[in-house]
Amino acid sequence: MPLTLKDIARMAGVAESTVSRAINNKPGVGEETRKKIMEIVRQYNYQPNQLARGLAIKETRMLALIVADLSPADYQIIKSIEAYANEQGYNCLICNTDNNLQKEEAYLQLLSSRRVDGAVIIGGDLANINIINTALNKNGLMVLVNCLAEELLIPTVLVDNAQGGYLAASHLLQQGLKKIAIVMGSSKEFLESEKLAGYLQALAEYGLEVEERYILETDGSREGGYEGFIRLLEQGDLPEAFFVTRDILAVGLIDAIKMGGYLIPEDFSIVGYGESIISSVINPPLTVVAEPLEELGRYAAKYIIEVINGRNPEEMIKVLEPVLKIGESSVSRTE
Amino acid sequence: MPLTLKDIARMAGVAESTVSRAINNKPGVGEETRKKIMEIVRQYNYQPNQLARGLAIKETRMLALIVADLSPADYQIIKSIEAYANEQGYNCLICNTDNNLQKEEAYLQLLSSRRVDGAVIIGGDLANINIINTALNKNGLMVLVNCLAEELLIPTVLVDNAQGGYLAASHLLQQGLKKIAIVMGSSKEFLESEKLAGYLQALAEYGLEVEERYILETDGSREGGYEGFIRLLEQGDLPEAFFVTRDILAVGLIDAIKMGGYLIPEDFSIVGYGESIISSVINPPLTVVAEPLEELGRYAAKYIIEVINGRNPEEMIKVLEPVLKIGESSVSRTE
DNA sequence: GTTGTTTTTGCAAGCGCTTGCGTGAAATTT
DNA sequence: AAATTTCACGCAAGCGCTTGCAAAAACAAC
Repeated sequence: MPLTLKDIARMAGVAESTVSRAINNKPGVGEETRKKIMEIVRQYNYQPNQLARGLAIKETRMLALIVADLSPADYQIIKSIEAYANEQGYNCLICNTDNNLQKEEAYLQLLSSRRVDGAVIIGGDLANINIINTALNKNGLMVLVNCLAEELLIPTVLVDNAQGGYLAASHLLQQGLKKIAIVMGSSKEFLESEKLAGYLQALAEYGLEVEERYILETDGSREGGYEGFIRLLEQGDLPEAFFVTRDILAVGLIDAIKMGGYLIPEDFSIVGYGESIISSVINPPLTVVAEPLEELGRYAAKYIIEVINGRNPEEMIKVLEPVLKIGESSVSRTE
Repeated sequence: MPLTLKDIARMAGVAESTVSRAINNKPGVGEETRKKIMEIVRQYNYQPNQLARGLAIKETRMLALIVADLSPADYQIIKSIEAYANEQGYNCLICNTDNNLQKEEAYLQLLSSRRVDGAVIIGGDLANINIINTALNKNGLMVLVNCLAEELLIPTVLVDNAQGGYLAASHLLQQGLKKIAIVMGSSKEFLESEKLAGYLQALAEYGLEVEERYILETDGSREGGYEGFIRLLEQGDLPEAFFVTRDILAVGLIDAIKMGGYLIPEDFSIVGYGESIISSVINPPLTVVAEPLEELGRYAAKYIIEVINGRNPEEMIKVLEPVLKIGESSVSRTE
């Protein structure tokens, strides 16, 4: 049973209110008494009960981090959010929804039941948009990371994936490659469709026709990548380069390419997405579109805290630019 | 401003205490009234304020997950803890200490200041053992995962890394290989020294002398792995096989091996540690000692909740056995 | 109808903190 | 020296919930 304010007050021979004011650096406490109180606080390592405090001042300094599936990329973001939030005196509840709408709904109720000050929603398919909407009205503040709630005015921070797709495709096009395939997950996912859009735009700028058969939608898995290549192989119409929207897809794709006896980048140039450990470990190390994950997290944390502190959430949208990191999978064969 | 118990009470025309009892399924409420109350609760989607509740009953149903550096392996464990904890009605605060003792200490104070019910300490170098010790006395309950507090009676769940090292080495020895090197991180780290011990034991059982030069301590990085091989190469005394204690080390090692023009497993067999995505993506896919991370997390969550519920924490030590997963990096060349 | 027992319900204190208001003393003004 | 302002401090209510206790209601037994 830890010490309470009352205990400290008794020891210092003052009223609870005085101790409270002293601890929270509020005016109305004499220099003398303040020192005496703080001395006792230090001596006994008194820790105010945050529950009681939260109840009284209606603020918990807790954030909910709601994430769809806790992928390796997500945990980078989380790490960064946690770091920034911690600096600002916030703690983070981690909430993995498992892509399960019910869990998500349940977790959003933390906002009201635990009186969490705000929530950061990371990724996810946004079928949940209505959930979020109702939660928003009833429960409070949130910001979105790497997902988009079209009609809603919610602070959002995301990576310009269209730009990412554009960068990837342009890079390949600049090397004189013309037949560029895209290997992607489901185009129904927001992130994926954006990348596709960027890819298409780049092709358009180079005056190239869109070849439907070079747009390979897959299930996003390693096998998906593998089969994507096989599909092309069977059609007997191979491209010169690939833009792969996920590292894991790239693994499968490269498996298939090697299986076919082809070389990278001699036979196929490849640009991947996401500066993951995987991309760097693959042979050859991938040229990738790198997302500023750490920055993403920092902005998310910054935004939610600003909103909590009363900033108007409208028009808080931050779009971060990805950058191309050249690896060894896309060296032009003309060099 | 959400609804309060008082609001519900007024609406139902009963006292607050009755509503409270109804909601918490406590006896002493008539069937009639209970129904009426629950109906109103549902209708308005009333969420009890957990702060107030926690304050009153001295229980927050929150766990602190204290992790040294949020590595990919850790996040698997965290995911699993979170899932189990959530089932049991607990939420998890994520606390990344960045291997910083001060942050760790600060986070352990969450136990008292936020009245977190318990903490799970994941990994870390255990220089913190005294911190933990004092925190333990003052602040409360915790369990350790994948680290060991020698003298303390703290519930602990860990992987039998000695067994892991033993499995790895034995596997190689069984294939008739005799010159087996170990590439590891610092032997000062608990996890690493255990693996080494297992490796040594296996060698001993096969009646082999320990070759000091085959014990390669590195900084645990990719470069470390690379340089490990180079070191041997310069000595001009190459082993037949490698046991590598970390996936990232294996990446570097394999880089070096390939650079040297050698083949795996034809020239060198390799056994790695940890069934990570990296090990599976490497070429060739590694034979690894796989740790039951999901189980690790589940036990950790189970233990901490049991302790919270009053189980005697003494003698709660769970050692989980790793298993060998055969990949393509260790096929005997005699086959 | 009275008494006794059990169940349902309300009252009020308490969890540990914050904060508006009031009081008396010290400091400032005239 | 009196009147005024300032400041330090304590009192007590309140945040939203739980729970022991007592009152009221319901039921059973005689």
